[in-house]
Amino acid sequence: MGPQNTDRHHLACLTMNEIPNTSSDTSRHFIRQIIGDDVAAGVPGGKVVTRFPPEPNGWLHIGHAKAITINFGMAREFNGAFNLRMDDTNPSKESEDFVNAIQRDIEWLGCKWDNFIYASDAFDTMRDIAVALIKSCHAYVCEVPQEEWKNFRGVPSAPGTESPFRNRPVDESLARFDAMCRGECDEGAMCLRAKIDMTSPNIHLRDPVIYRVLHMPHYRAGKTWSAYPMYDFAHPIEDALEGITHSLCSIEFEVHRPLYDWVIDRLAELNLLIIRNGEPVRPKQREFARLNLTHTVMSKRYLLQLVQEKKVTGWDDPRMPTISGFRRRGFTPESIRDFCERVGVSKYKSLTELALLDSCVRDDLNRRATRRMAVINPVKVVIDNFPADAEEFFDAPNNPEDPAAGSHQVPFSRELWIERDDFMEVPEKKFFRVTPGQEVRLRYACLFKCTHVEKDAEGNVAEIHGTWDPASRGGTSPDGRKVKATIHWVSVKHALPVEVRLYDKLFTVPEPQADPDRDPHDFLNPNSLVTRTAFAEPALAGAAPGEHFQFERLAYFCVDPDRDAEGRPVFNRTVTLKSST
RNA sequence: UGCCUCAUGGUGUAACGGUAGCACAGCAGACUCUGGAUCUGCUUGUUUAGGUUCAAAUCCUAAUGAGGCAACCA
Repeated sequence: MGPQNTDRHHLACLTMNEIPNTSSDTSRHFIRQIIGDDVAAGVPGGKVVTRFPPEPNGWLHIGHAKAITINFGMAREFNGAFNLRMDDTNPSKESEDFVNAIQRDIEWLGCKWDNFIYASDAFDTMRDIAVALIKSCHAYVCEVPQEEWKNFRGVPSAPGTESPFRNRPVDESLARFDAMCRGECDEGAMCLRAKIDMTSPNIHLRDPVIYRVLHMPHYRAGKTWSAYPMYDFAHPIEDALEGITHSLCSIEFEVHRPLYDWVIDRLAELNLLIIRNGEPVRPKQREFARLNLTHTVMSKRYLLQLVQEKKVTGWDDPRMPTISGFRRRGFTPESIRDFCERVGVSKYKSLTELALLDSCVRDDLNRRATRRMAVINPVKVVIDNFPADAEEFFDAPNNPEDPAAGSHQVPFSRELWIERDDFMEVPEKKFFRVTPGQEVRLRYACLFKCTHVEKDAEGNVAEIHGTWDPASRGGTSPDGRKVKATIHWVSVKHALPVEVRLYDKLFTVPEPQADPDRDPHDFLNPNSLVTRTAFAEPALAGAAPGEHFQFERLAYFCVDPDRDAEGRPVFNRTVTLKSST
């Protein structure tokens, strides 16, 4: 107990005095601990190597971002290496387009890989290993038809039965495996199985298929192969070949781990583990829980359905939880990485609130987004004591959080647009904005007092009339009087009409998939996209695609790649500002 | 129901046998030329039942609840 307390104290001192701000705010999650312990105990060559192994058959989503940042983050934290590997062992849905999209998204996230690898480049090696396994009686070609195998496999609660081909002569298996690879047999007619244990309570160990026949060209390997390795066989080989020390994956692979280790054991017997500084590198698979987000569906299948049914405009629709969707919506790589860090890593099947992601982007954009004024739901203000032809220019800081960002000029004139919400003819309690007789500040410009309104035939407010105090130019009055509200505005004659796309949650309920009997379609938010024309200050005319702005008092916006018919920028609402009303 | 895994405020996550902390959300207040930001304070938690121990969120047993596994997908 004594020594322990001493250690504790020592550690506390270390934390406070010697470890700078690097890891003090990151949690000691179990993966970090496992790798830390392994490094302390001695990893071959002292080098941690991780990998992210997507199958190039679709777009990456925010759930993948979690896996990427964990694998990338651990490699970086332990001064190791991070590989990006295309796990392309099933040609049916893979393509080079997906490879490119995946690379682009990961690059954008800022997770640089040290090596880029195609699993398919190792098809020869995998075949050789399969042959070696047949020769050592660890694998056999099974001709039990695919549909019949379930009778041999058994059920989880009862053992299976051995295949009649299990102990066939090695030469027979060798010949048939060769035929499989060369396309001389039908799909489903035979397969290569690992010979493990048909009585195992773990189904994955009941002679799993390691090669199956697929008469399908591979997007890279062409027609070279007619048999392809299964994930459970290929993955540990890929990891071993690359010298991966820690193979970090999501929780559903937990039950596969004994099989993963079985393959690694075979590779060790065959002396195929790579040697680093004299030691074989034996990869270790560890599993963490997937990311689940409220008001979101993450499954690739369902996202595909949304695209196909045109519920969204594409995989990069700003409402999609894809990385490309978030990018177009205006999320920054930093905000997504921060989110992944804040979500943490555990084995618990959690459901993270979308509000956390919102908080992460706001936090980042608050620091970096250029401030501009724009009015989305306009009503006209007429300043009766301001000359009709006059105009003034007021100086407005580009970002109050960053003085180095400088300032710009905003034109002001007799007629202005303000938000309809900022006016109430009959104010409710605590309404400090525009209402007859109440003075407010027009941001950066002056103090203004509403005197009366004009209404249209239906009784709607058509124009708000009032007066300004010329002595308050710039926003403050020499007499130092205070106003309780400051509102944004845009000069009518200088206004730039722009398209704004107001995005909101795709689903109206926190768990669209909670009820298996209900289609998530039932919960699609009909208002997830509202398009409007806003009046923006002219400085926004030159906004470039991808640029981030805060429309003051409203929300953060990002310039879309699209332009409107007039060639003017289109703004996507990333996230609203927090509002306490 | 066989095997594996998990369980800490509303949400997510720390605490590694010795003071249950952080973030998000929520609620107050201060400040403010954004009802933003910032600052301060507050509310809310160890699934249950036994056991080990001077001491249990932590170790053991059981219960309960949740997730995963029975593709020739990954």
